[in-house]
Amino acid sequence: MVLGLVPQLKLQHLQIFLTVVDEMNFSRAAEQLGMAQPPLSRQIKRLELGLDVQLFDRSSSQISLTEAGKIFAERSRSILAQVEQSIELAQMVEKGMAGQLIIGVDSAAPACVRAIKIIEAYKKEYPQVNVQVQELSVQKQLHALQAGNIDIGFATPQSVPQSLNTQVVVQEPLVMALPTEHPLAQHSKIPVAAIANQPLIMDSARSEALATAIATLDQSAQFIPRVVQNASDSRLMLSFVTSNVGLAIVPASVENSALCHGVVYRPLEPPIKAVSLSVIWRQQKLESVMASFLNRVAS
Amino acid sequence: MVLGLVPQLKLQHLQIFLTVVDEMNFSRAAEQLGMAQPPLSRQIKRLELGLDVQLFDRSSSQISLTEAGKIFAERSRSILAQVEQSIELAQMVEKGMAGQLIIGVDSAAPACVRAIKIIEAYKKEYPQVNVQVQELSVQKQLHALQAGNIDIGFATPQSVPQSLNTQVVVQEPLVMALPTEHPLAQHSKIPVAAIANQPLIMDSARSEALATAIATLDQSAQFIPRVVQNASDSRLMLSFVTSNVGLAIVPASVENSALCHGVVYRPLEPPIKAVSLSVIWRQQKLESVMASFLNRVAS
DNA sequence: TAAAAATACTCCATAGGTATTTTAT
DNA sequence: ATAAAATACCTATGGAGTATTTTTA
Repeated sequence: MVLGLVPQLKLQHLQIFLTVVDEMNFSRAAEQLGMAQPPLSRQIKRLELGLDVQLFDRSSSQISLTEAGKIFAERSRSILAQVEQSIELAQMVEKGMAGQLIIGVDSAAPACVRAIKIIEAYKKEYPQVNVQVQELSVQKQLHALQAGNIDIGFATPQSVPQSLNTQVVVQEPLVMALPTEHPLAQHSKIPVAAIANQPLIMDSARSEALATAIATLDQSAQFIPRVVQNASDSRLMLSFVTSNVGLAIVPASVENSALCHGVVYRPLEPPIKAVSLSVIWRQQKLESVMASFLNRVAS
Repeated sequence: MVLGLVPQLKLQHLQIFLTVVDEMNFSRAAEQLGMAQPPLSRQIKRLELGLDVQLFDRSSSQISLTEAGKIFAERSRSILAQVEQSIELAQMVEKGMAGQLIIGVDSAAPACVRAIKIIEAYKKEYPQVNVQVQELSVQKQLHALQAGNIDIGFATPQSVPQSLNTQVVVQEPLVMALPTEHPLAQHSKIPVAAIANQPLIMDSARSEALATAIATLDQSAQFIPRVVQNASDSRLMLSFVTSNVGLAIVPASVENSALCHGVVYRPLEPPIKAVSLSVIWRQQKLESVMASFLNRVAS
């Protein structure tokens, strides 16, 4: 058994063999493969030598497959198909068209519906990627990302560790939600100066953004929001507003997603933008699926 | 995508690739494979070029697999294993150590237990052969053989068609089974001449064999057995004997397999041998499993 | 005799080896 | 500075082609 010859076998040998099996004629098979008959004969012989198996019965004028040849033809077809599949798969993985992607989404993030839309669009474009979505709070996302348990996170982080990278996905102006009968509701726009003494309802991420934004606008102002109620769920915040607990500062999109009777929305003057959704990922090597995903996020 | 390079890939390329994956070091892999490092590097590059896939990340001093490389390594291992399996299987089929064998056995044949023993011994020696046994009468076996529905038959045929081949497996002397109190039971051996006028119980295959055997012994004798009861099942025949219907002529092995009270066995004088089991197969090309089986039958 | 596979011989592509350069720690 | 991969160059094996012979129906 000259097993040393096996590694020398080319996939081409299997292809040639299968063509001969299909044609049952060396000359026609050679023609089909665009080669001359003698080299084909030699390759078949070489294959038989390498396997140490007689594949064809040449004793009659009409060649025929031996029993061993029959089963080897079957297996060869399967092997060639698998090789082709494997190459295609590897190519797809390289192009970020196949693989696995575990994504964390913070449902408390104001624009988290946007994240879902992005993910759905991605799944449609890259059906070969196994996308898994998990509901995770911002803090859990940051941990999971560093631990390698998720690949991508969607949230509104106040700050991210050095090892992580982040990019703003949705940024929108903040608006004030206030009771219809509130005096400030008279104005079509609320001057930021008017906020100072008002009891506010907002979440910590936005209150910080608001403070820095106002500080940037007017260096002289020493603005500290007077937050009477901390909340991140927008429906809850609006409940506080209708109960006259205070005024809520929310991203503009809340106006569309959470209508509430007895509450009106007024833009701030000047407008203050705040991040309402970011995408977060590991700083290190970008796997191709992640690259393709982040590419989609950017568009 | 230069797909034209794919068929040029040798199994060796996969082997080299996997060795590098195991070692994660080109030089060590080369040493392990008994080749120099530069050709190994070139083969890996050639593989990457052929697949149009980057398999290794060489940017750092410590090479690493790309995502595509990881899955291609997985698939390559499976492919190589399958190639080896397929070659082994083909070799076994060629040597008659693997394949399928459908065998018909006539349970009415006197020595059919011998057939079962042969089959069991064969199955033990060639466990990779899928042996299927069917109960079939002689006539059905002859048809099934010609139709290609079975590969081998075990029976006691009176004659076989030209297209079939047959070989005697068991041949044994015929003995007479007669009631203890029968006058002939006095003799330790029964002279064939004494048979002529006796009422006989036997099956057609043996009655013909008996007639020709006696004719061969003595050309002058015009012996026609006086068969009063035709039967092939030995227990049934012995029942007829105890009921004094007549005397049974049976193969000697019946004496061991079917003991019956009130019946004695006496050898014929001179002894007459008759075939009690033959193996039958198609005349044409001997498949290797059949060859290996028939080889066992002969021993 | 005709069709098909095997053999003989030539040429070139490609794999392997050695020596050397480049690169990254 | 060192270890490891890439490059350059040479040699030789092996694959492809053409011409020819052998074999079987």
